[in-house]
Amino acid sequence: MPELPEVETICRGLAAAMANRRLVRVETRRRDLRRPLPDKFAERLTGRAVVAIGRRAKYILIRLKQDKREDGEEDDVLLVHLGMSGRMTVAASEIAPAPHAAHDHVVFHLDDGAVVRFNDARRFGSMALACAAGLERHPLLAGLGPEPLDPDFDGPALAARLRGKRTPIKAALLDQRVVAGLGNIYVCEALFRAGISPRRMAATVQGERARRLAAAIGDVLNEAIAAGGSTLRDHVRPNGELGYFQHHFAVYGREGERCADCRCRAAIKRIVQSGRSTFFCPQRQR
DNA sequence: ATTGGTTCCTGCTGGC
DNA sequence: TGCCAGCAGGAACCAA
Repeated sequence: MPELPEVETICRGLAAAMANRRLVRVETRRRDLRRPLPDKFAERLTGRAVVAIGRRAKYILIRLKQDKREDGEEDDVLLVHLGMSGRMTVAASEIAPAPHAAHDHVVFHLDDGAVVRFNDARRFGSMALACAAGLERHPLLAGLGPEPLDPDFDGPALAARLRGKRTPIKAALLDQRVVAGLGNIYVCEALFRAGISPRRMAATVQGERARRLAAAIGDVLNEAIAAGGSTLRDHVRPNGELGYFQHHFAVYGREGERCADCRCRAAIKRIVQSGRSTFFCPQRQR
């Protein structure tokens, strides 16, 4: 479900609830997520304080206060990936806590009584524990491409990542090793804004085209974050509010509608690329 | 080494 | 109204 803007929105909501709070209890109601939860998962988290919430690509990074254990290891970052249907929700302290819903797989109880739930119907999500030192070298993060909202992500940086790629630009942008954090929706939207056909060979997106595409990616992501992400079916912010960027899609899910470009008005087309729907305007995108 | 296809899982929708 | 095929925001894994 969630792409970079949804994950970023969720991180901000979690930060408000979890930063500087302690985990007093961790329930693992189902361990068989995409990958099984690590051994002694709850034990390793219980009693520890949350220092900060961050994000890398589509991973939520929950930083925990240093806690040296007997064997010398310091597991101090909890990595959460939401897969397709994962949610993180926060319920403030209540006299009678709400009963757990179906698919609440991991439940964190904070020292102020708040309850943070990881809910994931499809169980494509996962959690892992990592050391803060050398976090970027963790196997789950090591191969990731640049963050598209970093100031140094620009046309030349994108062009360099695409050089020599003999795959359609759509597929290249979905590859987290090329750019981190994009998914099916925002790739479609960014390509539309940049006027680039999803079928164009990635290696030919250089120079001015790469500059336009890098700018389009940054713009669409920033606008989506400002709107709280896109709610199609699953995405909910930790506080229960919905995102509303879906109302601003130019092409995603709009097969057959007229192109938003007033000079164009061609019909939006849907094709399948590497097994996934691509929406685009065949007139405007070349 | 790349690249494309398949698979994991559940829930919802649209067509019959 | 009811049933079921097909599809969904991801990415690891496999084979060529």
